[in-house]
Amino acid sequence: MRTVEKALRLLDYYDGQNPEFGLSDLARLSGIDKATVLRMLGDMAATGLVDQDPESRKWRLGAGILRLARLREAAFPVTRVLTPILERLAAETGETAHASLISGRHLGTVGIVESTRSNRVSLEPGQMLPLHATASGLAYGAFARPELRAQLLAAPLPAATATTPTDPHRLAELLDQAARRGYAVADQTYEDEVFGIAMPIFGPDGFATGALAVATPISRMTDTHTAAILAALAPAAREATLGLGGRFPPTQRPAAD
Amino acid sequence: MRTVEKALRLLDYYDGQNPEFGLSDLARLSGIDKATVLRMLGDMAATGLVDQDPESRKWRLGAGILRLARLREAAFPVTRVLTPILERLAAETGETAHASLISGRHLGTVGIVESTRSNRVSLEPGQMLPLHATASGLAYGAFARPELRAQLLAAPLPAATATTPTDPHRLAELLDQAARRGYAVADQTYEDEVFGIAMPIFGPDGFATGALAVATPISRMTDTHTAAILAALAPAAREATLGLGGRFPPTQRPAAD
DNA sequence: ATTCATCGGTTCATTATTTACACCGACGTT
DNA sequence: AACGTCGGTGTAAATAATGAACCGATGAAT
Repeated sequence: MRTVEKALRLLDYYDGQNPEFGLSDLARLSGIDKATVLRMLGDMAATGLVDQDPESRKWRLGAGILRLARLREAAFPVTRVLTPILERLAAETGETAHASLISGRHLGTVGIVESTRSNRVSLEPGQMLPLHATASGLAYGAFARPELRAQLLAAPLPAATATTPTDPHRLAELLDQAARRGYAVADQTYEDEVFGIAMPIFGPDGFATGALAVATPISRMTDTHTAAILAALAPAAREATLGLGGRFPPTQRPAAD
Repeated sequence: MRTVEKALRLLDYYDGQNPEFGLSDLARLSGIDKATVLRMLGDMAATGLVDQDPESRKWRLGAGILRLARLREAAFPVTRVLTPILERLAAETGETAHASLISGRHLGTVGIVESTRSNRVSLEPGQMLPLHATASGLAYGAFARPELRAQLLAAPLPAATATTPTDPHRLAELLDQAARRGYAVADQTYEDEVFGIAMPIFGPDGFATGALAVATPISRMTDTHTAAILAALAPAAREATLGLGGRFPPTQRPAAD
């Protein structure tokens, strides 16, 4: 496989729970030889993408990322646009709202605003969301470039919970349903007790680039609550698309207001 | 040379002025074959580090960076700590203040607060600062891990302006001076008309991890102004070090307050 | 105390991946 | 119509990645 991609995939293991890894940890997780991992980490450290704690010798995300993030935000102010939208969405629904953008083969969470209720869904910052097992992923997949659908259905569909769709036919149904409705739901397909509702965020080409989602504890789900969430989600997703310079595909063009 | 590093160095060409590149641009800049660059970009796109505008086919920084930046900030809140310090420093000095952290072989700018005066130094967000030609670089180099000094003196020292130190002996003098004084100055060594004053930000190991700097138009430089800037810079740099969990080396321990 | 496992890291022969060159069609200028 | 440039592809040659064995250090278990 391509070395550069393998090296960068090492970064996928980092999340809010695991901000640093030892050399052997990463070798074990990735299945790559230690010597190779070490060289990859060395290369990434040389460009500031990771750095090594001189004491514990563990490898962390590096300062170079901040520089890149600043540039990305300057050229394309995603966070600045999404944050207020998420805050409003969380306030209106009383539930945790989050936004994610496509990042390789997964959706990368780029913004989270948690519900203020004590019983709420809590999400890891920076989590990678699988496309087949989350409402965000389905909403994205249903409106992504057509090639993606085939790739998605052909790829392995690991089960995260008992209700994760692992059968390609089932997944195809869910994608079709999301495409028809304009939104996707996920009933505990990724985390037990969590129900997700998501709508796509469209890019300038009229295909999805990410998703905006509301996650609620399963205990609170009722039809009226779902309806309320959708009522708040639709304008928020629309605003997110417009705020990021996206355009709606003809089939999904919302009513002008 | 190592492929991973070469691939990641492509990202160094991005800055505030150049938020996107065509395939051939990057091949030309890097001196790498187009085919190779394309594969590298493909690998980086697969992990979300870059993405390609589907229309113009140009390559931009990707959404995956935001995820990583969030994680980095969560584990190690650099920006949150530095921003208020920079704001205060800019207000007190009336000049542009910026902070940078080591990122591979350069300092990566991670925060800038510009002076409010109309005649001010204006900096590119995300700029990469060479160690030998900037006050920040000298301040960093004078207090970095000892190995760095030899590397720095051995590396090529490209001239950015007429007064850039290009002679290793001269650079060694400047580093010694900075080490003695605890701060570094740069009189138009990187940009004409710009005078920089910088102090190191120390990491947990007592070596520099970055620098805090004030940049002023040469026309405004006087001894009293320099003294005023230093008076504001010293506590700011101290605060930055402490705020990032750093520790001072014995020789640089500031007086307790 | 001694063993044992695991850690981070290095070395080196083998091999598989990267590389560069030529080439492609498409687009814009001259 | 000729030319230059663009993004991208195929291929043979060669370079760079690879992984097993090994090292010293550290820490836990016996």
